[in-house]
Amino acid sequence: MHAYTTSRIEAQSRSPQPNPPETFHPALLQPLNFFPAGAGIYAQGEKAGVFYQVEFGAVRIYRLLADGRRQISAFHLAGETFGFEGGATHHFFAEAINATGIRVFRIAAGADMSHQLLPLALKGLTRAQEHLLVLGRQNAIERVAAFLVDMAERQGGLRKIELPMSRMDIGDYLGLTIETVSRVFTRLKKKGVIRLISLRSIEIAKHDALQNMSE
Amino acid sequence: MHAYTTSRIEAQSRSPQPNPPETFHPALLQPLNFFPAGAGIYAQGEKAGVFYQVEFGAVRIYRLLADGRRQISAFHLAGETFGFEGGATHHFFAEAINATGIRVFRIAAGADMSHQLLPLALKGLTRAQEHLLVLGRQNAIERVAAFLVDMAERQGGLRKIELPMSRMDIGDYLGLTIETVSRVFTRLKKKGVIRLISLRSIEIAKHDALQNMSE
DNA sequence: CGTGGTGTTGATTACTTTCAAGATGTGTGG
DNA sequence: CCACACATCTTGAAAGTAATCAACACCACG
Repeated sequence: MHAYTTSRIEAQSRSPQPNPPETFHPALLQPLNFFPAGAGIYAQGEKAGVFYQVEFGAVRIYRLLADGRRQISAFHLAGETFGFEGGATHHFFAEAINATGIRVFRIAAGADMSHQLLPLALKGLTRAQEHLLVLGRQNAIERVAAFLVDMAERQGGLRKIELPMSRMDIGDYLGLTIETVSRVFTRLKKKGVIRLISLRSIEIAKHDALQNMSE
Repeated sequence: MHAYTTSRIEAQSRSPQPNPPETFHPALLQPLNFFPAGAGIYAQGEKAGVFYQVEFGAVRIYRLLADGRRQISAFHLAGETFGFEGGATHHFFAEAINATGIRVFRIAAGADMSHQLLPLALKGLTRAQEHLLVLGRQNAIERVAAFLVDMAERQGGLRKIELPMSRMDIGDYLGLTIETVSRVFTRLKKKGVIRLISLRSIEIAKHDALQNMSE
């Protein structure tokens, strides 16, 4: 991973937030932490015990196989919460994809936070199970379509969506290689389903078609 | 699905239970419900609000795509808990794989059960994320190896394991076809890694080899 | 002892990966 | 501000893996 790099997409914090972020008890509020592109937030095996909320930017959560194969289990955009896994140590790596601001919430040892944590756990569970269906039973074009529909929804359902992550990240999220991701983008473009405004900015021309592909 | 059929594997309830089942407040205890092989426990869209514990037998949890492709997100064996998804309605189907006894726990509207439910949600989340890595980044033999290692662990780590489910179920769990599952079993058998005692009963001859394959 | 369902094996096809080269884009330094 | 350099992305050709199609074997049950 390279050192401090100005993110190419710093518009993330300004993008619409369809699902207003959860708010937590002010007493728990911690100062905003800044992570440059590629910076690690926590690593597998590290002590857990806090959870995080993305203020701006984007985060990837992943695991590695012994030979280096990587599976990204989730991306987290502005307003979203992550990092609580239940155990004493983390089972995943979390990294800032680009310049990212993150608020940290401590999980007080004695305090009962089940009420706050249960919805977070359940949202994560639902997301993971949705993702399982995609990885287990959908082909390359369906996977990319599902990904784009999801990203569009999380950015307010607008036609134009920003992809804060690289093709490599998308591939590792969808269980595909970067080449396959690239080829599918090209196919969708040729079909007139999407337009590639720039590498990381996509316009959805035929939302229905995309939606149908992803089902 | 076929009607009432005596399960071929009714030994499930007698198999060792390495992880003793959670116990819940007796006031919540409900009578034991019996489901014959293939019987539905709940369906997508149905009202939720209870959770379930397998007493004996086995359960599959799955979703369907519009064209009938099926992804099994989890199997639940004796002692394990399932069915709590957080929402008002179920997003999955749950079916008994063979003759199965299930205890139902009501989630009282007012009562605060976050303490009980959070560990369940987190266990499900961990399982799902483990599964994501398998589906996203492992090939057929690695997937089957991971599945067998998991089943062995959940049955007490013994050499001999019972597979309560069909090849079709295993395929739909691992994102493979039945033919591929069958071929991988044959390959593992020829390598001397496993022995097929019967269709649904397997002996692990080289546990280390299997473990290594699954990583 | 047949019959239907389940599982195995073989041949072929289809899709994705791998390997390779070239194009595009971004950041740097002149 | 432009030119260069490195990283990222795209495209092409070949190879590999799993899916599909098809036939047969096995098993449980009536």
